[in-house]
Amino acid sequence: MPKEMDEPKQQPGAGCPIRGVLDRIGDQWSLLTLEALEDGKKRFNELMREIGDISKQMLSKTLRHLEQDGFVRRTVYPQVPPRVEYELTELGQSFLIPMKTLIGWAEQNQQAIISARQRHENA
Amino acid sequence: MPKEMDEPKQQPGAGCPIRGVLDRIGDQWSLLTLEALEDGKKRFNELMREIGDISKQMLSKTLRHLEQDGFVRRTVYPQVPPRVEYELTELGQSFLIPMKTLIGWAEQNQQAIISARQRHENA
DNA sequence: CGGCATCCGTAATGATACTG
DNA sequence: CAGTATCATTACGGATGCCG
Repeated sequence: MPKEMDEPKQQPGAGCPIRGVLDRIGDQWSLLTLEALEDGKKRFNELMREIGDISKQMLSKTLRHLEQDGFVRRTVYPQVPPRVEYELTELGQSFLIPMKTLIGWAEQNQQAIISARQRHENA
Repeated sequence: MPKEMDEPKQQPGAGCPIRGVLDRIGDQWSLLTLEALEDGKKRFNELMREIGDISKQMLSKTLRHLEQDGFVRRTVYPQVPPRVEYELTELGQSFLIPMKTLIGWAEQNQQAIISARQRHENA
């Protein structure tokens, strides 16, 4: 990794826990994955199907990130056909709260956003 | 562009206003920019300085996106040294609410996340 | 079944120069 | 000051194949 220690500046990295968190949940799939895990344990391919248009690689990578950050717990069952289950940790579940707030806002305001976008398209 | 019309599936795109919104606010700079605009009108270079490590191009692009989505209003003063100011719209301000919730959570839990990350690094 | 490794095209991004 | 245009570099994302 090229940079892991960073920003000699204060504004960006120091006062902003947002960055560290955002970088993880801000990507294309983390939120969707967390949402998919909302209602309990899921297996890898279950998550694949549920999310629908995520690739193995991305799901894998996303899950590893989430696991690494303590949002998700990974359980491997030492069986012949491997069985791996993912579930939210306490941290992961607590994150659902602010996430819900965000989603709620998105639901309420998506129309306004779509309208604004169209206004600009035709402008 | 290869795909602009998409998802024959329902889960991902249909029931999820999250996607549309996330794609915009989920990027590296949108949240930071909105936060920088929280306390009122700002000029382009002011935002540059405040955010710190964003490039002209990225700030420009981010602002255009936010403007396009109706989060930000851009005002150009027809003066000799150009003066352009950015400010949050109603929509943009209303978005601060869920955003605050998210930031608050991030602040409270960043330590747990950092710990989890380190635990994995050394594992 | 789970998921890492590889290949490859696309898109994001930083740096810099240039314009009004 | 406020950007846009261009270029080079990298990161991302999907598809596929292989292995435990």
